[in-house]
Amino acid sequence: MTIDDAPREALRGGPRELLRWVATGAAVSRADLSRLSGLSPSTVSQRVEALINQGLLEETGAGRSRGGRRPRQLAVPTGGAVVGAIDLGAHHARVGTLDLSGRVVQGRTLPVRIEDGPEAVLGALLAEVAALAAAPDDPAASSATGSPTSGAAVGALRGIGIGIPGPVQHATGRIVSPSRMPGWNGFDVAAFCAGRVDVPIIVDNDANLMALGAHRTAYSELDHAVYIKAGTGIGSGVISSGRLHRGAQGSAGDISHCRVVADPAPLCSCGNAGCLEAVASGAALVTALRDQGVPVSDLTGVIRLIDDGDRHATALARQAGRAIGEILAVVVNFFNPQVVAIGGRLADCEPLLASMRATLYERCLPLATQTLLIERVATGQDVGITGAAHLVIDHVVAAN
Amino acid sequence: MTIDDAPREALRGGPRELLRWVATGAAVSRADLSRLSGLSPSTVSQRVEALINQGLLEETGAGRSRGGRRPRQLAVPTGGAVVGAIDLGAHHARVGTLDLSGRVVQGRTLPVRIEDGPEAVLGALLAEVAALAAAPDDPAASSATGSPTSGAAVGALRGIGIGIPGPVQHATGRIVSPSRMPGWNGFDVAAFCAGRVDVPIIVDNDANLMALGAHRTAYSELDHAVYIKAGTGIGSGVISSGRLHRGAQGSAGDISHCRVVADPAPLCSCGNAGCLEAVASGAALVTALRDQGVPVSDLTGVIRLIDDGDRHATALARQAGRAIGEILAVVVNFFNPQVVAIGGRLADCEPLLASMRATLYERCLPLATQTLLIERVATGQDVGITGAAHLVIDHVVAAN
DNA sequence: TGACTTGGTTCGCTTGTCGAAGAAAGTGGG
DNA sequence: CCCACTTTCTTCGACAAGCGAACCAAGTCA
Repeated sequence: MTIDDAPREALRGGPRELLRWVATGAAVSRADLSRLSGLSPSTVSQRVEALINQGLLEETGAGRSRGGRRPRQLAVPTGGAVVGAIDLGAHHARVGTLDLSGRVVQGRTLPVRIEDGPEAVLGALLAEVAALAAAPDDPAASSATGSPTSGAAVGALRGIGIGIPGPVQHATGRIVSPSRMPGWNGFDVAAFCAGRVDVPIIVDNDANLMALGAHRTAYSELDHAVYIKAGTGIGSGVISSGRLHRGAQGSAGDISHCRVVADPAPLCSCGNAGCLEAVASGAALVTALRDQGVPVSDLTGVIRLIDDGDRHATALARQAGRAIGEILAVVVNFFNPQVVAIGGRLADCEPLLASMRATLYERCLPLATQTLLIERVATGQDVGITGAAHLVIDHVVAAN
Repeated sequence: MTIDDAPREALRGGPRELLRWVATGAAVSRADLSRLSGLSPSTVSQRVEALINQGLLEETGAGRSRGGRRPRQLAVPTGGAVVGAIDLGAHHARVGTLDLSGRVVQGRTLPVRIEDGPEAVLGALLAEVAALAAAPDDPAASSATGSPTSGAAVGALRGIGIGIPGPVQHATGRIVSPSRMPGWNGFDVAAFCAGRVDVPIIVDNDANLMALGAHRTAYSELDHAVYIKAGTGIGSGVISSGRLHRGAQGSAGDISHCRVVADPAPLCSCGNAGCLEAVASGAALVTALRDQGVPVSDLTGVIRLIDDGDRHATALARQAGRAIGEILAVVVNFFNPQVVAIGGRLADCEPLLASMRATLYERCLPLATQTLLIERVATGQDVGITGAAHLVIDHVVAAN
């Protein structure tokens, strides 16, 4: 089953919002929800009852009194329904199951070889999701981060969200001219997956999903946000008025082939020279270091060199930061977001981040940077699957 | 009176939308409105009745039958209520009155000297708006363009919208560090006007208003649009999901100080070098030509030279077009709009437009430009006041 | 023990929308 | 001329969402 309509706007006090408030601990009782949502107590009661009947919420006894009747505490059932999520990267994939409030239940990182082609890669990952959903007590499924309830029973799988490191037509679930995914061009991910599992499948660009994940977990009160994923490739996701902005063709946020000044301008895999991706991506750093005779095999090696203070690697990281900052300056001036959130493996690289920040402050309107947050995303490796899950939940949990 | 809340989203089939359909001729009867809006006939009847009672709509007899009962034709009353609009430019201001459907009733272009300061300039323009609203039959008020009903009686003034060629905090109506408006920094336009006339005042950046005007008149069915104003200065306005995107500080769209490659990089009025405005704005073209020893006094002279095929002027125009295209390429990749609409006096400059288009097609993702419209705005000099009026109408006409 | 506070439900009202039915006002064929 | 059919528009009842008022429940605190 494929879903082709755009997700509805999260309505004020809609079931998803109530669920999220309970899940995040912002609300523990109906009264809390009423205060938070602005809805009348009667309406909240009604909705909570519906959610309980759907099994999406449960009562867990009475809480502490605050001078009156004790609240009947609400919680998202552990062991309830889950959604699956896959965040595909160039060399690794993060797969997991999340409960309907968007909390990670189980998470696992798997090595992938993207060049094996879509059938092999997606087939294995789908199987892994199915295994996670079916094997509630697998202790190996628990990862170091974000597995608060990994030992609990796992309920029915309600849908799977998939993030792809390349351009995706979200509406159809098809991949369009990806630059570093040989054999994937034109592949219909949604259709392929729909033929293997009988739950709704949602496919989107990985940076979009990460933007959504970061927004929902860290910046939900902000209207406009830009998320930068700096890893093997460079991508970005855009939140406008609290909603994911995909643009006309679904390619919004794809800044990887914007031209930046670089001397000499390195050739990009797209055939042009001087693309941001060819200057500032993890893959570009590896290539550049090798060209200088430094023996590195992958991005991990580059990051280690930078951490060790290697001057060639650090200089390259600074150059990359400036290049990203240059493009981002235009984006910030144009879009005027409240926050620029940075994730991906290069986000932990201090010289890069510092150069990027400096360039941004230097090249943006003072008005635009005056209250702008420029932050590393805290959620770490689960941002992507969190966003994917939220997208699925938005489709699966009734809008009203 | 000042308005500080953001305009509500135009609801499906809301009164404003119905009004607009009637005004544009898209609908002439209740049945048309029902078909267009998707609302049931009963609901449409109800709303139309309310609009008629408010004096915003009137019945104008029966239309032609199409094989059944003849429709009762609807129209926006001529001589009904109007809103005032001021589109302030560097050397001229366009002022006018528009009916509640957004059609220009009266329009007039006045010379202004921005350096006379806000009190003098705005005082004179407000007086002009008041005069237009009070003097229904002034034949001189009729302009060459867009004055379909200039001879009709003018009704009550319901509000005034003002576009400012610099950064404006829309919420407060205050001007923030404008680059070419000496004496205007920090001026509270809304408060000043509220003290002079007793109608709602709405203030916004001129490019924002032009974007809104262009979107409502030409691209209302498109979700995402970018409007470029290329005149004495360079500005842009952003439409995201059909609504004006102002960003966190209200400075969204301000691309004038993005850096572009230029050799030598000219100094900008902001103190930096190589700003888009210092390379590609009308003011920059005048300066550059003078530096080459060509005697031009203003932008009109430059445009005449370009039209006459002067090679220095044409070369500069091409360079300006490339510079704009460079920045716009990042914007298009990032935002992925359906249309890039170009207005302002330089929009009629073919070499500039051609270079801009070429750069855009060269530097953007194929996916992003594949169906992208890159067009001159047809509405001409009334785009700005049209947008201003729409903003006012959105506040004045009840949301539901 | 009783006044007060907080939490939550029940019930009736308002509002907005829709669908069905039907009235109004035409066209056009026999 | 009559009657079937179309189009336009209104009326009326049904229905759903949400709210406020009243009320019940269950505490705290003096």
